[in-house]
Amino acid sequence: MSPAPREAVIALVDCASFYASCERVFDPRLEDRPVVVLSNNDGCVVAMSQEAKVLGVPMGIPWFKLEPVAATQGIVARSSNYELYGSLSARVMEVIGRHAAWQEVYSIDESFISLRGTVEEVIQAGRRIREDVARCTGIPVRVGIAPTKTLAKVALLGVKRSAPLSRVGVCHFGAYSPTQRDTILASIPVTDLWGVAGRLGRRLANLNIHTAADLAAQDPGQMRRRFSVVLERTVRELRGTPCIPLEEEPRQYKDQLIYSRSFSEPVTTTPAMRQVLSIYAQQLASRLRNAGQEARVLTAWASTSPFATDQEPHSPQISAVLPVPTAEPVTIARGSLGLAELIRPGTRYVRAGVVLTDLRPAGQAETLPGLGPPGEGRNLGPTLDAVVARFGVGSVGLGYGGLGTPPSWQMRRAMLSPRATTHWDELVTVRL
DNA sequence: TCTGGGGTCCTAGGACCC
DNA sequence: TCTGGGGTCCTAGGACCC
Repeated sequence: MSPAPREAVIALVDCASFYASCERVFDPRLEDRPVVVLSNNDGCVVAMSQEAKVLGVPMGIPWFKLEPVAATQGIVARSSNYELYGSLSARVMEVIGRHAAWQEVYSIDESFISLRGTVEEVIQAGRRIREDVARCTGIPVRVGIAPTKTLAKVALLGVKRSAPLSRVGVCHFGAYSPTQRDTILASIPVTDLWGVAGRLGRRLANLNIHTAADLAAQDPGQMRRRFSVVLERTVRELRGTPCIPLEEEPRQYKDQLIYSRSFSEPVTTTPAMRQVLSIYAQQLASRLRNAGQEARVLTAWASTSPFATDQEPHSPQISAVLPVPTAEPVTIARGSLGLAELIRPGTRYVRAGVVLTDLRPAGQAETLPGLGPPGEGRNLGPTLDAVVARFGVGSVGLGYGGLGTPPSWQMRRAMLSPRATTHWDELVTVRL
């Protein structure tokens, strides 16, 4: 008998109920309890623990609807604490990376790695990763393994949906016979696949393609002609041919940068909108500078609530090409402020955003003397950032953003946990 | 009263070039 | 009446991801 092949495979490691798990790391009282994590402004549920899923809490339900029943069901809510989640994510990813030669950090709670070995060896490697991450960070992870990214996602679905697999926490697609694999694919709705959502799902249903097995049976070229190259790749990946490479190097530069927020209470006046835009623009300029990039095109928008029935929807938007590519906060704020003149005073706006596109690495082009933006060369951005770092957000601001008291529309986060891993004064106290 | 935020990729179509 | 062909670049919008 020939030895079992030691094939290269892709493993997808994902954190179980990541935000809820983060909340538990520093608050063991939340163990075994239904935990939900809310969006900004404590708006709606964006993540929940297994216990909350079992209770049937719908994803996306507004907190004001869930709150009345939460107490009676023992549901604990937390405001989202992205600083904590980001910090724990970095630790989790670092530990996962110790176990593989190649790693792609795909999102805040998912990472692709490549492994090599027999089916048994790779499953053992998956188990070691789980134990290691749990021991080092307190975060539970699961591992789906297959020859392609799309099938690794499918294997992960197995861990999530099958009770025996979820106890092990690791699923290797290659551990199944061809007949068993077909059965698995036939049990998965197409819209559960990576890259297939509602719109595509409806169009596929019209062609009588309902399950992953149905899709895998299609001719790849025809799927490309009728839909797109994206769906063609999905078909090929379902058949075991890798089409989506592991991206080892994190991308150095982004294509666009967005700062958008809902308000805790509606903004109805031009002066208030000017203040919003000044503050958002300053935040965005700071991010852009930290990324080492400059922007040439700016877009600002505001919008009314899609749920409001008593007023006309209104979503004004402006776009501007900046005189020269810049990360200079005064220029970006000035470019955004034009939007404030487009709002209808009295109309209730619930959110706004500023978007920078056509980004490029900073310092690529020399500007002729006198042609640069007004603040250029005066180090305004770094100075503002330094003051904010030392005295906190809101301690200093540009023009309309420079206010002593926080504006009434500012984000609400009533159930915020401590930022235990990034702020000395928010360290967790342990009593023995 | 109260419903998130930040990204990427692909395609079609228009502008423009020779 | 009849008005080329082939190519690139750019942008807006759709669709998807977590």
